[in-house]
Amino acid sequence: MQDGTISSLGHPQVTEPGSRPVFPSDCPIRQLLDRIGDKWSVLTLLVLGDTAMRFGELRRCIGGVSQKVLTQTLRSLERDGLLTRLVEPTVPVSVTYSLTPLGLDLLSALRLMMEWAETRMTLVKAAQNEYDQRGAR
Amino acid sequence: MQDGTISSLGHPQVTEPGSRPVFPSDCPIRQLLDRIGDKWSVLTLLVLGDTAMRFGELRRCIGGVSQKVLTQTLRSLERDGLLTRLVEPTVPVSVTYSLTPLGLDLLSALRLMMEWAETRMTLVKAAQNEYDQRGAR
DNA sequence: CAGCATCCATGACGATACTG
DNA sequence: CAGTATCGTCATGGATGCTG
Repeated sequence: MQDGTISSLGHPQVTEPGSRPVFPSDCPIRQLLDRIGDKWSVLTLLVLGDTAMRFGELRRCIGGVSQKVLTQTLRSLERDGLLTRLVEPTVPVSVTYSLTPLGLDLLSALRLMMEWAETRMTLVKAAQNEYDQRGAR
Repeated sequence: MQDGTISSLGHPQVTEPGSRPVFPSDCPIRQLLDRIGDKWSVLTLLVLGDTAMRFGELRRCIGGVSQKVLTQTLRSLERDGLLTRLVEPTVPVSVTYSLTPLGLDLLSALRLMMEWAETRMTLVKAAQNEYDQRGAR
């Protein structure tokens, strides 16, 4: 059981001799995935990591998200302590969203994943094409 | 447009003066999230990152996944070139899954996220409790 | 053992209309 | 502008039974 293994991350796993790491449904990783593993959360964090933004602007930055779902996503992230919602009582009202330190912290952990996507998704696509061709013949 | 911003990652964004970064539905990050943003993909990569494993064993390591869905998940990841499926024609048949170099590479990018979950999910839970109490009163 | 086929429930998501 | 409310759809995933 050396560094680099999952075990070194300190999960509440079964580690009896001969057994395998187990990820119960209430382990931290699954909790995180359950929360930000939806369609828009990561994207929202990503956009707000660049700059604080108002609702309408935010929506225009994320292609295809409906107004209802964006509201839901923002509420969840606010509840998680990842972003703050600032209401300015102008007329009409203006609402600005920005990441908390915790949100920025998560985002920095996600950056590596995004860079991977930038540089490696072409390889994934190539693999998919090859796989599909194998199935066709 | 400085380092550390989203823009520095090189997205196919609109960058006209005064405009904001835009994440169209076909940008690499959204493609990646569409692929591994499901309920079990990341978890599967995680388990296989530790050690190659057979189907039944794999299933026991991921609490709550059904046989059908695990099969689907594995097929997708194989199609993406992230893992390999090795069939040994014994009786009964034995199938071993292991990560490809590309899969290991992605996993290393995801490790930071997992460590974040390990150390920060308690903070998220605390934020949720506080949020819920505010709504209750 | 490692699937495939089928049926079914759920909820995430989208479209639309309306409001302070 | 930034929502809330309502309805409908569809994909995801769970349960079960069968098979090489």
